Amino acid sequence: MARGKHTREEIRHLAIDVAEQCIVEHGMQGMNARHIAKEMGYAVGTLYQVFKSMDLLIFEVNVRSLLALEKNLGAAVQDAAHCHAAIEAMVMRYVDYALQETNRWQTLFEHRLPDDVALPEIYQKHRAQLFSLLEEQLKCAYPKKFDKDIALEARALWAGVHGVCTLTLLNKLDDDGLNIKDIVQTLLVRFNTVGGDA
Amino acid sequence: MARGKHTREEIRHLAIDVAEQCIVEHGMQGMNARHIAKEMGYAVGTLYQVFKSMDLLIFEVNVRSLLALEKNLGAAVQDAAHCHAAIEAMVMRYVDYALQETNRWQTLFEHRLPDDVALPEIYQKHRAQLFSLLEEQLKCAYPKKFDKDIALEARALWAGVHGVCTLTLLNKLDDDGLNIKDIVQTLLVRFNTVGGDA
DNA sequence: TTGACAAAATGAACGACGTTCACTTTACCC
DNA sequence: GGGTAAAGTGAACGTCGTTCATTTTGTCAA
Repeated sequence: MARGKHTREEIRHLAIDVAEQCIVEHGMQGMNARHIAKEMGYAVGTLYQVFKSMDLLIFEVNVRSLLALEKNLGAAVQDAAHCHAAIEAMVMRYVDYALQETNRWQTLFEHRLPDDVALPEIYQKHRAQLFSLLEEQLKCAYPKKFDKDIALEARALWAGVHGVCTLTLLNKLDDDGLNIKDIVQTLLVRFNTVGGDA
Repeated sequence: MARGKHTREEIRHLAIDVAEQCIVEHGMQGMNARHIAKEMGYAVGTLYQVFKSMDLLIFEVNVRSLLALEKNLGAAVQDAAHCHAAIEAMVMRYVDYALQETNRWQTLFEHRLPDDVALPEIYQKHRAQLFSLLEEQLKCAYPKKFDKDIALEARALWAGVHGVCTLTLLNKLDDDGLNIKDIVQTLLVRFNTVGGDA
């Protein structure tokens, strides 16, 4: 070892911290290598000894966002009295996350790793966990359905909510005077998760 | 006037043609000013006399994509026997468009004009037209509903289908072994547009 | 204490990008 | 034929991600 106010791992965390702040404040294109390095108190070269590319740094921020989302939705399930309420709460928290942490959320879904970089398994694991969180509640809400149908329902509902968020943030829903929460409620009603069962 | 194998308008079209081809073949970041200019047989400067920025050129490609989508979905309605079939056909064509013209579709929804550039009204007009195409059929499918509810249903369904496409193309649906068409069908069933009415 | 070694850190330099603008070329008119 | 203005040019600028030869520094054996 030589030189070292910080260990390698500390520099890694420092970089992600600064990148996270840039993304939260100015969005994905509001961050760049030179700015992050300066803010860290290191030179660009050092940054590149810790992250092979800027894409991988953005990816690490996305992992944090995914974990935060997972924690958030998990808490919603804990607080809910029954599974219908849990589903509604999860959906609403997802919408709130997208609307309040816009830059974080957009980066999470708009950033793509280059084709030649494999998606780390931690990411896939937590994404799967997010789906099983919903599937668990749907299984309770639709007790008669097969697992495969539950998987389909979970993805249909989730994509629906996600689509509302995406298009709202892109201003592409053509929704003058329409409330995003009302649109999501409409979706929830269609999935019988507000009130009755299936 | 001076000089001129092509008029200004012809150069404009030429630029959009080349940009369109680049985007279709290699996606949004597969195009750049120098390449487009060379392909057109002009210098970059000429390109910039016709388009104030590359963003506005991409935007013009998006207008074409939107028009093509509108035409495509419009034809689906024409061919359908009744409104339920029309809705299903529109949805399926939307999915096919996203899956087959991936680069076009992703550019349409991922590209954003800078904040200081106003969204041309032609774009807003055709986007609204796309929604009314769906609303019209939903009005027939749900004859008892108020216009405001129809608007909500249209946006909920549309965002749902859009979300399925988005997440599928981003590989973020965690859908091993699940068919995208099945997910969309699940959504359609929930909206009572396959079979019964509401 | 010193000198040598390797890890750590550096930042100039590269190529690609969007964009600009002083300059050249050309068509048209008197 | 010469003057004029539009059309067209491409070198140059600033910024970006990325690289790597070079310098700095901590460690440890002599």
